[in-house]
Amino acid sequence: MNKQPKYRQVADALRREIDNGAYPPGARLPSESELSARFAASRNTVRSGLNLLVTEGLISSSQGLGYEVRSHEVFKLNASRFENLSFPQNGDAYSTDVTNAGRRPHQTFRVEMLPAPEEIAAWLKVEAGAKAVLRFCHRYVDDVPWSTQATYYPGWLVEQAPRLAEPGDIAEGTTRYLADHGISQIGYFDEIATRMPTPEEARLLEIGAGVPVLLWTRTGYSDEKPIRCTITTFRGDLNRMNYEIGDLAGRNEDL
Amino acid sequence: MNKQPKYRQVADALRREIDNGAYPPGARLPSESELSARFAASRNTVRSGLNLLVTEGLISSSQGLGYEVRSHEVFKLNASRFENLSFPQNGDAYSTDVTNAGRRPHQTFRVEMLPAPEEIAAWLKVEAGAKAVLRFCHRYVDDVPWSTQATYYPGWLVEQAPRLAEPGDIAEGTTRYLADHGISQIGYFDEIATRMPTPEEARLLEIGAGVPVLLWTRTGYSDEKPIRCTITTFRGDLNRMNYEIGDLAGRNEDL
DNA sequence: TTGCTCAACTTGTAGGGACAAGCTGATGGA
DNA sequence: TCCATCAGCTTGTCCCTACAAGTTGAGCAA
Repeated sequence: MNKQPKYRQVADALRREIDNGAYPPGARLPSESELSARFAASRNTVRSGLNLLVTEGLISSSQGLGYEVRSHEVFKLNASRFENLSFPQNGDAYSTDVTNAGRRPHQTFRVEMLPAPEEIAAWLKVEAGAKAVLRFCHRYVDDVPWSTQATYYPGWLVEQAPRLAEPGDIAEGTTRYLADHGISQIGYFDEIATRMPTPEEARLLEIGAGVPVLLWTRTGYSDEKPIRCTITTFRGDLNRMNYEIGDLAGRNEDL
Repeated sequence: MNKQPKYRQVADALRREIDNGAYPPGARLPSESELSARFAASRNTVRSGLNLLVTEGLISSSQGLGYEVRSHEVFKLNASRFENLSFPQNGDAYSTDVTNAGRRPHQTFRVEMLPAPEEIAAWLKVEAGAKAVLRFCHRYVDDVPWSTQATYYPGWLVEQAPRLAEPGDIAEGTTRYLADHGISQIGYFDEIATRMPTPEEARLLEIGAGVPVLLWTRTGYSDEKPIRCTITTFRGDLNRMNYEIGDLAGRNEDL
C-alpha cells in the first residue's frame, strides 16, 4: 500500500492526467461514481480528492453537470501605462484598454459619501472617519465579471471638484476632470496583494472555491498630497499586472 | 429554517466571530465535537463548515491540536527600488531589504544549466529549449519559508559572464557582477500573477490550503535585449508588492 | 414541428459509524 | 529531578446510507 492517503492518490492521479492533457481545459471528468469504481474508493473519498483539485483552482463542479477542467484566458493590464500621467485621456482607462484588446467593456456605477475606513484614511493621509467620497463600480469584460473598483477621494477635494460627489459618470474621465480643475496627478503609489475572496467578493465576481483575488491599491498624488485611493479587486485567474521600470522604450510591444 | 445549508451557517457564524474579534489571531477554535453540539450538527457537517474557512485562508488545522485562527504579518517589497538601476548595490537585494526591515534573512542556493522552458524562452527572446542557466534559491525570513526564486540567464550571456554558470554564490551580487562585465540593466518588465500553489510549491513554502501564491516575473533588459528572467514565488499571505510611478520623491517614506 | 413531462443521470447536503494518528499533561518509576 | 509511559483529548481518513436538487435527453402529446 502507498503511504499517501487514498483521496490524495485520487487527486494526484487526476491532476497528472489534467496536466498531461488527457483532460484538456473545458473537458468533463468522469462522474464521482465512475471514479469511485476506478479507484476502488467510496464516493466520499473520491469527493475529498476532487475537492482538493477544486481548491487548487484546477477544476470546478456544478450540480447536475459534473466536474469540468478550468480554462484560463488571462487579461494583462499594464499598470505603468494604465493612466497616462502626461496626457490624461478622455474617457476612463479601463474602457479604453478593454476596447483596444478587442473585447467588450461594461460597467455599473455608484457614488457614496461616507467616513473613510481606517486603511483608506492611512493611504489618503486624513483622519480615520473623515469625510470621503466613494465612487464604486463593477466591471465586466464580454459580460464576464472582471473586477470591482472602489475609488476614495478625500473630503477636502470635493470643494475644488464638486462633481466627484455627484452621482453619475464623469464622461471625460475623472483624471481629466481633476486635471481641468487644476489638480494634476504627478505620481502613483501601488500596492499589490493576494488572498482568498470573502464570500461577498466571491459572489460579486462569480468565482468559486480555489480562485484567489488580486488586490490592487493605487494611491494618486498631486504635487502636495494624496488625492485619491483606488482599490481594484480582480479575479486572480483572469488577470495579470504588468509594470515597466526604467528605459524600455517599447521593447515589449509584442507582449 | 434558513435557506442556507447548515454547513454554511456554521462557517458564516464562525467567520463573523473571527471578524469581530471573538477569536483573535492565534486563538484556538472550539473542537469539532463542541461545535457539533453547539450547532446541533453532525461532526461531518461541522467539518465541512470548518473546511470552508480553511480554504478561505482564515483558519488552519493540525491533527491533535485543533483549529487556529491565522495571523498575518505582511512584508512589503518595494519592487520599484528592489534593484537600483543607477547604483547596483553590493550583495543581493533580498538580504539587504530583509536586514533593513530588522529581520533575519537566510537562503539556500543551486545552479543548473538546462534548456529554457517555453515560457522563459519567450521572456528571454530565445528559442524554446535553447541553453540557459538557472540560478535557484529558497529564501527564509526569521526561518519561515518566504519565497523561492528562479533566475534564468540566456546561454549567450555566459560567454561574457562565465561565473553565472558556476555553482556557488556571487558575493558582490549578480547585478553588480554583470555591470562590472559591461552588461548593465537599463530597465525591467514585471508581471504579477496569483494562483493556488501546486502541491510542490505548497511543500516548499510550507503553506496549507487556502493560501495563494504571488508570482513575480521580472525580465531585465540591457541596452539591446533581455538578459535575465527571474520568477519569484511568494507566500501570498505574507507578502505585498509596492511600485512607485512618476515623481513621488519620498512622499511615502513612512509606508 | 413544437413543447411538455419525466426518467435517469449528475453533484450537494446531512447523517451515522469506526479506527488511525498527533499532541499534551498527568502519573508514575528511576 | 528527570524521563518514559499512557490516558484522553484533538483532527485525519474512510466507509456506509439517504435524500435533495440541478441538468439533460428521450419520448409522447398537441
